[in-house]
Amino acid sequence: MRARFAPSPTGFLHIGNARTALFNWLAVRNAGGEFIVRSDDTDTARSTAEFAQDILDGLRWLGLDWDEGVEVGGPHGSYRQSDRFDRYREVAESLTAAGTAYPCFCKAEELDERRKKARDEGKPPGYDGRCRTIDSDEAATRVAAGESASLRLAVPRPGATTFRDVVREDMSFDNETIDDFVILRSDGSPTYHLASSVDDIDYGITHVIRGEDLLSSTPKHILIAQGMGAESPTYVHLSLLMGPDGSKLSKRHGDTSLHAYRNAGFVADAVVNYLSLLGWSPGGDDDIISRDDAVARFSLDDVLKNPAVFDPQKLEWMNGAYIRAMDPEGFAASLQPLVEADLERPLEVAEMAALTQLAPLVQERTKLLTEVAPQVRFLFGDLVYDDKSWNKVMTTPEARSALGGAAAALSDVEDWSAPAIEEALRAMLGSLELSARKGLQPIRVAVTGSSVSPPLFESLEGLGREQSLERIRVASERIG
RNA sequence: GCCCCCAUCGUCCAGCGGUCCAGGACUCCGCUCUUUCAAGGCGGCAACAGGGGUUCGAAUCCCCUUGGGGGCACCA
Repeated sequence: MRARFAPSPTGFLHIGNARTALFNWLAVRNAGGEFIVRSDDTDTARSTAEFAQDILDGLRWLGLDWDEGVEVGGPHGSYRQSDRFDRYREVAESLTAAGTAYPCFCKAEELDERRKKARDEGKPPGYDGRCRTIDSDEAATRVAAGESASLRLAVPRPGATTFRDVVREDMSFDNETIDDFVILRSDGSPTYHLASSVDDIDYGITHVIRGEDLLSSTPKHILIAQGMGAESPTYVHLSLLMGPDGSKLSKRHGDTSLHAYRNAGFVADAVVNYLSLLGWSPGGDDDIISRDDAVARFSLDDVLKNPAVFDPQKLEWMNGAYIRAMDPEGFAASLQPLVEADLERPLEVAEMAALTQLAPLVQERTKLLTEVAPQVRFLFGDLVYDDKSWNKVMTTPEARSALGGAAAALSDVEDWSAPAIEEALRAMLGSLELSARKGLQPIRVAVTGSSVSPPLFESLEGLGREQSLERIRVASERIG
């Protein structure tokens, strides 16, 4: 099996395209074949190096490694279509020589006009085929004279183009519904249809796994392959990803670029897992499935036909599950840069130790990596009180005595550790006859600034005795 | 307008003619655990789009309707 992911670098890697890449990768890895990444950059005007880089970065981040293609090379040259225009021209010319394609002298503006008119009249907007009837010798003469012409494929009529799609089964398109499409523009550049079809054949692609939006273009690709006397690959058209409103997932549903999710604090494994569940199911009751399991169980035969709505909430839940499953050291390590970015300074050794100590407790309550920094900020920066928390907790009659009791109790703790701190504070609660809630919440707000924080005793331990007492003192004064 | 695709809880999936008054997950709502918030445990709400067939028997097969989606460029 040889499958390919062939994005056009005319935009950032879209989450939907990432899923297409993933399904290609899963199918190939399951079959033990080769995964190829190609750059379909025939649209030189819209393609940029930045987009190309974003796409490759995204694939690498997801861990979708490729065996051949852009940046890794392989036996087929550059894997960038912009480097292969000569090859496409060669094919286009041979198709023309064989009478399978013909020159079209219509101007773009005329075409636009005619298309608009046809639409208004309720007719099919495709090319009407008028240059097809021009005598081939005459056409050749005009081309030789330098008249500007594109090349169109002469779609056989009457007739039908049929193929068997792995997920859609038998497909048949009446050739009358396929217009004579352009394969080579008048500037000599190839269109997507030509370049993609030629490459799939030249590279020995066995399975074209792509979005359903290309389903109705497939007959065109098959016709080109036929013109080349080659066998077409097997086609697998994946249903599209939908937004919450049921239309194709796009910018209007928010930022759908993969890197947006990465920046938002999602982890790659969770994204891979979640995406794999859109249009496929590993079977069984558990939605959390390891990458290896997914590879082992994946089959194109099990891919669903119906479109799937992308649900960010479930992705978030899954991300939390993956974060909780990380090993604590790895979690702490991935936190460091985020916390440092938040503080806008590097962490000192002692601070890193405090972070590492608290990390496992933060880990349990984190859905997105990016929400960690605010949770642990109290350990490092200047304390900022959350007004709502303060008003809710510090205005109770018990707050003052709880803080006073805590100051005394914590001063006497010999071994500054969470268990010893807990013991001392519980004794304080007992002697003051305060409930845990009434007695501990003021301490939490005093020390972390918020009524919501990581577990209190560990937080105190991480902060250190001196800082803790100082904050309790400041809070007591602030109560007045 | 024409061509094509799709149709099980709000969402993602299981179901591939009887074991389904339909199962799991997310969300939501209770309860529980608890120093807060989470996480966890327990429980709950919630679906076979409609109509015809086929069959002893249909969520499962066929047809129609309806609804949704995609495509119809010298973009990809």
